[in-house]
This record gives sequence, structure tokens and C-alpha cells, in this order.
Amino acid sequence: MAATIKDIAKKTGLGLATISSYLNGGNVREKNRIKIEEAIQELHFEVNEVARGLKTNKTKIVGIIIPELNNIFCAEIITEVEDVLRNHGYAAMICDCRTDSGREAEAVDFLDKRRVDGLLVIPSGSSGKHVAAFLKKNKPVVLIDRDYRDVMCDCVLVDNRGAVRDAVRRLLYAKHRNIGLIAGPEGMYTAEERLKGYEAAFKEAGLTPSERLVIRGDYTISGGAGCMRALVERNPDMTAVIASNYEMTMGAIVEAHEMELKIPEQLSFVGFDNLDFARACVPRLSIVTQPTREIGRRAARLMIQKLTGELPPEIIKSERLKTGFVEGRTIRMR
Amino acid sequence: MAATIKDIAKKTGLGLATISSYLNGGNVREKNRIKIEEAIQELHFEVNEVARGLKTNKTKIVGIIIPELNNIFCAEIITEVEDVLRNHGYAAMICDCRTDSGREAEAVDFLDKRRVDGLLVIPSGSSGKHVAAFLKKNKPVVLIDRDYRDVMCDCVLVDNRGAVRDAVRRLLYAKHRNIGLIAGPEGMYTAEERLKGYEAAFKEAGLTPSERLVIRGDYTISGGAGCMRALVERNPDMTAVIASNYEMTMGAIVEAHEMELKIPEQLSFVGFDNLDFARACVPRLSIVTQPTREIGRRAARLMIQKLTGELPPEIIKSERLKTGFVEGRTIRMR
DNA sequence: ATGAAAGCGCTAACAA
DNA sequence: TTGTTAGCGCTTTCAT
Repeated sequence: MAATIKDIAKKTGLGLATISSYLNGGNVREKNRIKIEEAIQELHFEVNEVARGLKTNKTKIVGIIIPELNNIFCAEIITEVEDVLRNHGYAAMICDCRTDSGREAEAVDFLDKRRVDGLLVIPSGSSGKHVAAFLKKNKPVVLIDRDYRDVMCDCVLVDNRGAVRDAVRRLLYAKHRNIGLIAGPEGMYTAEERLKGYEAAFKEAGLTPSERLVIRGDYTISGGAGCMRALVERNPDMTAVIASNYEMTMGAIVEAHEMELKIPEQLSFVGFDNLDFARACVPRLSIVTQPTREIGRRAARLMIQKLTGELPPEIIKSERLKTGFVEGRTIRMR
Repeated sequence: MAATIKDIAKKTGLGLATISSYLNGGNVREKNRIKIEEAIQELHFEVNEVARGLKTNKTKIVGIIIPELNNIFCAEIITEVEDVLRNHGYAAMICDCRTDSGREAEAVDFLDKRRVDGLLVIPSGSSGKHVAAFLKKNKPVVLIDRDYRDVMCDCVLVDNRGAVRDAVRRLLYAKHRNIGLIAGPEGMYTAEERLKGYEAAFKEAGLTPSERLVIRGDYTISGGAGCMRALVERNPDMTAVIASNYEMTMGAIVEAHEMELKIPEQLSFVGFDNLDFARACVPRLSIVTQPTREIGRRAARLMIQKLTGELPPEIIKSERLKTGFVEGRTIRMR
């Protein structure tokens, strides 16, 4: 079917090693180089990366495991990751595990069988037991957005705590005191961190927020809507709300409209992520932003460094990026 | 390093062929089966799919090329595609080509070298010359959302023309006559089809819309915003607008707010795609919807059928799916 | 049902 | 610089 290195050897009268050397950037006599290139053109030869992978024990494939491709936050990160990887000759093999830890483990297996050189994971659960075997082979695992509690891996995180602390500070500065928080699911890393940031901001101001002001959502649109309604109903004195991820931000806004709550006249609001959505709202939402592209870039680079050996396996690197804040018109000064 | 089939053979005292047969679901004596399974457990054996791929000339990998992973429409489709593929044992190798035909061609090369078994493409351009070589190897190429003008491939499309025709019909029924269209880029398949649908609806009603009512956008948020403003400024008599993709819908809405245009009191509006966004707007947007998950499922199934030989290479299948319409509150009866 | 042997396309010693 | 050879881990005849 497709031409092989043998065909090239035959056609040029050269040995296999010479062709291989040429293909791998070795030194080849000018005359032969031309002959080889002609043969490659004529026979439409293309290196068989599968064979190469078998021989070198390196597939030049990085496995990527994410909770939900169909999620802007993930998609933005992966877009960047894929770009960086491919620029370095690596292919991206992607598995969506539907935010399910069990499926995440299956994906690791699936990718391991395919002998990917490394694993880039946005973890769905807090345990990383399922990557232990992979790590033992001395192959790198780079975590994004959260890390495992039981297995040490390189990772690129975000300062979730600082993000919400900063948002609360701004609201406190605007003289708000009864600030509601639509928090994330219990046990989820980012959710807990963000909640801690909320508490920290009050603490440093010498205040203690009422427990009624914090409600747990499930990071979904409808969850955000339900939380917004519950918060408003149970806290007549509440003057501001923070939604702690994009989906819940959307849900909260929808519900506020539904309840005919004027933002920010009756209630100040701070959302999360997605700048596009924030800008499409009227008035523009004030939001916490995460540096998604930067996260992707860093994670991919970390992976490349591990893969090339530029960074030795024994040193585990952990990066934490700062979040941003984009001013809108949804915080009212009291 | 990792255990191989040889290790299993040695450990069990059986021949290579027996182990291979076991791995591929062949018949093995009960006693031996148990021995093999024990050995596999002990040695943590996992099939090396790379070696298998070299031997069988099948990698069980499908290459996926898309204009922009970071785009809800694409991401939703790919999520479904990946799910179906993996359920059939196929891995998804994804390349984002940034809506660039040249990069699309590079991606085909990249994936071809890696010997993917098939190619699933959401084309960025109208020519498919770059997949010709791949097809000649008798490997399937399935197109999504648009097809190539010069190369026949299996494909899963959407009735773009009917989608906009239907939207216009609804507006005509509500007694609108001066209906603006924020169309897509010239030469882009979906854009042209949607424009044709717009024209068809008027034609069948015995009307001819003024040329001033159609403006070309570039499928981006800011493009949509600019078009909205231009349309409104140049058409004081316009009573309704249709935006023909999601990003431009968002842009148009933002701009309408900016201009303090009341929707639907001063202007009726029909958007596109993204139901979540439509629901988050106040009032809820009436929108044309595309069956993204269904598109993904169909495309993946088509691929599987080709891959398994269930569908012979010589028969090219083309499916066209109906779009939907979700009523909101942005069409005013005149 | 099982074993022996060949070979997929490539790389990497080693020799020349 | 170039050629010869062995072998990566698997599947697949062909015997047995």
C-alpha cells in the first residue's frame, strides 16, 4: 500500500540506515540527499509513526483527560494545550470523562494501552490512584485546575482562594456587608478554595458572615438559578451576591430577571469566568476571570519540558496563576 | 519495562499464539485461560496497541479536524463524537486548525503520518483536495456541517436553508415585512445556505426584500454587534432582525442594549444556536437551534460503519438533519 | 486448541 | 557516510 523506507532504499540503491538517518536529520551526502528526496516525492512516502513509535517506545502522543469538553472553561484550555503540543510535534488524544472519576480511571487505562507519552488531566475527583501505575513507568502526568490529594503530580493551578477573596473585598469596600455566595459542590477542590476565599475576606475585615448567606450549588445553570432564588428568599437583608462559576452565574442572572430583581439597584452581583457573557449582559457583569489560555499554555509547556527531559522526573513543579477581575456595572456603592 | 505477551507466554508455558488468541477473544482451554489471566494480573500486562497497530495496519484512532475547539457548536459535536467512538474502541486524535484551510491540510498530513483509520472533519474551506490522498488509501473521511465542492465524502449536514427560511416565515406570519439579516461571510457554505433560505422565504410569499436589509458579518461577536448597528442605522423602517449564528446573535443583542433598543417592542429578533444563552436573555430569545448532539452521533456512527465495513467504501452517504426553533418572547405580532 | 516462525516499518548498534 | 543486522510487541499463517 503506502511506500516504506524499504521502497526508498530500493529505489535509491541506498541502505536502510541511510534513509533513516536522513529522516532523522542525520548527515547524508548531498548527492544521496537529492536522490532520497526525489524518491520520497515519487513514491509519496510518509513516515509511519506507528512503526517508529514501536521501535523508539515513544508515540509522540499526549493523552488529555477532561471532565467535559463541552464546557467553555475546559475547551479554552484544551485549545491552547493542543496548539502548543502540536507545535512540538505531539498529537493530542482526548478523552471526555463526563466529570466522573470512574470514567477518568478508565480513560487512563485506555490511553496507557495506547502508550501515550504523557497525561494531561483536569481531574474530576480528588484521588489520583489510577495514575500511579502510569507514573511508575516514569511517564509524566500534569494536572490542571486541581491536584490529587494522594498522588504528587506536576500541576498548574489557579489562585481560587484569592479570586473570591478579592471579589468579596471589593464588595466590602463598596460598603456591602450581607454578601451572599453561591458556592460549588461540597468536596470539590475549586469550590472549597473559593469558599475559603470568601471566609478569609470577612475574617481579615474583622467580620463574620451569617451562615444563611452561603448556599451550595452544583456548578450548573439550573443549580445557579435555584440558589439565587433561595438566597434572595432567605436573606431579605442581602445586598450582594457572588456566583462562583460560569454556569451558576448564568443561572443566577436568569433567575434574577425572572424575579424582576434589578441589578445592581436592588442587588449587587459578581459573576465568574466567561467575559463574553458578562459583556452581553445589561448592565455588564463585574466578574472574576481565570487566565484560561495561560493555564493551557503553562500546562502544555510543563508537559513538553518533562517529555524532553529538560525538567527531570524527580522534580515536581507546581504553578499557581493569579486570577483577574473585570469591572462591569453590577456593583453598586452603598 | 512493561510486560509483553512474551512474558505471559514464558510465565504460563504457553505459546505466543495462544496468548494472542486469548487476547482477541479466540478459543482457549479453560485451564489455560485461568493461567493466562493470572499471569496478566501478576505482571500487570496491558496490550501494546502500538505494536498491534503496526501489525494489523489499523490504529483504532480516528483523526478529528475542527475549525475551533473553543466554540460551543464544535465542542458539542465533538463531545458526542468522542463518546461514540470510544464506545467502539476508537480513540480520538484532535486537531484544531483555527478556521484555516491551510492548517486543515497540515492537520490531514499530521494525522495521516500517524496512520489514523479515518478522518472526521468540520471543513474550514470549500476544497477537499488535501484529503484526496487519504481517500485513495481507502480510508474513510466523514464531513460535518459542510461538504467539499471538489471531493466527494460521506457527510452529515444540517438543513441551513430551511432553518432560516422557517425563521423568516415566522416573522412574515407576524406581519413583519422589513426583516434584516445578519448574514455570514461570503463564500462560507453555511452562510450562503442560510442566506438562500432568507431569500426563498420572501420569494414564496411573493415578496422581494430590499438589499439594504442584508448585511455580511464574520461570525464573530464584534462582527454581529457592528452589523446590528449598521442595519438599524440604514433601515429606519426595519421591524425585525435575524442573526445567523451564535456569536453574531450575542453581538447583536449586546449592541441592541447599547443602542437602548427595546426588544421586541421596537425590534423583533431571532437568534441562532445556544439555547442557554437564549434563555439567559430577557426577554428570552426566539432562536433557530441545531441538533448538535445528533449531528455528532450520526457522524460518528457513519464513521464506525465505514470502518467496520458495514457500509462499503464505494457508497457515499450524505445525511441532512432538520433544525429546530425554540420560541422565546422576541417576536412581536404586528 | 496450541506452537513455531515470519514479518509489519522502523531505529540503532556495529562494522565497513 | 553508509550498509548489515537485530529486534521493538504483536498477529497470523501453517503445522501439529
